[in-house]
Amino acid sequence: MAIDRDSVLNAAVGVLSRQPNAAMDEIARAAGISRATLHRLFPGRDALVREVGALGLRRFTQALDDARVDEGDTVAAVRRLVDAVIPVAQLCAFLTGESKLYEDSEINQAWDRLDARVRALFLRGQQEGAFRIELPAAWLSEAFLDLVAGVGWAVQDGRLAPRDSAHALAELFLGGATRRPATP
Amino acid sequence: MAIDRDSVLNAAVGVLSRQPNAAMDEIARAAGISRATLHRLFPGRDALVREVGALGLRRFTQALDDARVDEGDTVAAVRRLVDAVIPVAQLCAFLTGESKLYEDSEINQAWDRLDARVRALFLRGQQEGAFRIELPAAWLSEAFLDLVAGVGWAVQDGRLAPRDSAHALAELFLGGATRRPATP
DNA sequence: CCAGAATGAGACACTCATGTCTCATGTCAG
DNA sequence: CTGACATGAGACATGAGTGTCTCATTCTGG
Repeated sequence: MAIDRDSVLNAAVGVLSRQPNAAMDEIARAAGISRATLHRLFPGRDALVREVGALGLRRFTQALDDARVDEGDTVAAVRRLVDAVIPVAQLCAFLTGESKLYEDSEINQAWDRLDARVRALFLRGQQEGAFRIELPAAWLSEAFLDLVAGVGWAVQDGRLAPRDSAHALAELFLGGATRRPATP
Repeated sequence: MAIDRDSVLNAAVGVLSRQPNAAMDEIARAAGISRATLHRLFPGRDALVREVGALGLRRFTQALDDARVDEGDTVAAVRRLVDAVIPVAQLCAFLTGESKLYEDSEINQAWDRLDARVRALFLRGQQEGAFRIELPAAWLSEAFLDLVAGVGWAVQDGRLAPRDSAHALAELFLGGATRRPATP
């Protein structure tokens, strides 16, 4: 029986995104392994949580890279970002739900860097005149991240179909964040 | 020294909205009282958490009533709801952050009723042609609640000015949720 | 000022989660 | 089939958090 570390991590994400303080017992059960085996895979609960956190940050950062958010039209960049970030929405839900994670200064700094990039994207949108300048970029960043997390939860609970999620997120967010054409 | 139960509850909300599994020690410290006194006020941690949860649900439900969400134009109703719900944004953050709360069937049912009312509002908006029908009402409800929570966190962290919060929430959400005028 | 009530501090018993370890069982490759 | 390795089950020690309680101190109203 070869335990697939990745699917154990995935199961952990599924539990932790809903319950950040879930016990190792619960996580092991969700992964279909024993607690002893879980401890063999990760040197402790702290290490598991940190690893899930780091994975989320890495994946989200990768999504920003893949979406080439610094290139071209901002609205198109956000659409690309949404497409890139949807597969890691659940990880994002964990990142926004577990405040204890940020007691680790490395993780805290990585989060700040990520948030700064997201904020810079919206600031660029505002400077280009595509985004609404009266909405603070910090709010746009907060809102975007919370909506990504919301997608993670809604899809997990079956309240939102996976194939609808990118469109739902992009349209709701961009519809609100971008300037409307001036009414004649 | 008269302990003001309401401000103890408020302090608890402030801590629990960020860390749903915060210890009684932390909550007591944040409230400026001893743990013993906290236990004298609430018959246990469970009872405190349930009371905060019930308070949040009651307040949110009151906001729906105050905003008269079933009356008149849907967009105006959502604006009224935003104004009514902003003062309880932090409570909402707790409601969306603590999944263990819903193991209590009474609280779970109250949440479902609240969610159903929010969803019905958006469905009405869709039926009236004001809201976008391609965005599932369940998603709109999820997004709205998550954005309210996001306001709670952002204001608490000083990333969003309280006076900007209602406008920020209403414009972002409604901008995305409502139909744009057809382009000629 | 004084008595009663309220509060804080600290101790203690208990529960639960964690980490660690042992041993029996299961799995897999040669 | 067999040996090596992996895994599960269970036991145990430990620490953190909870609930409960006592006692000293503080507060408050008459």
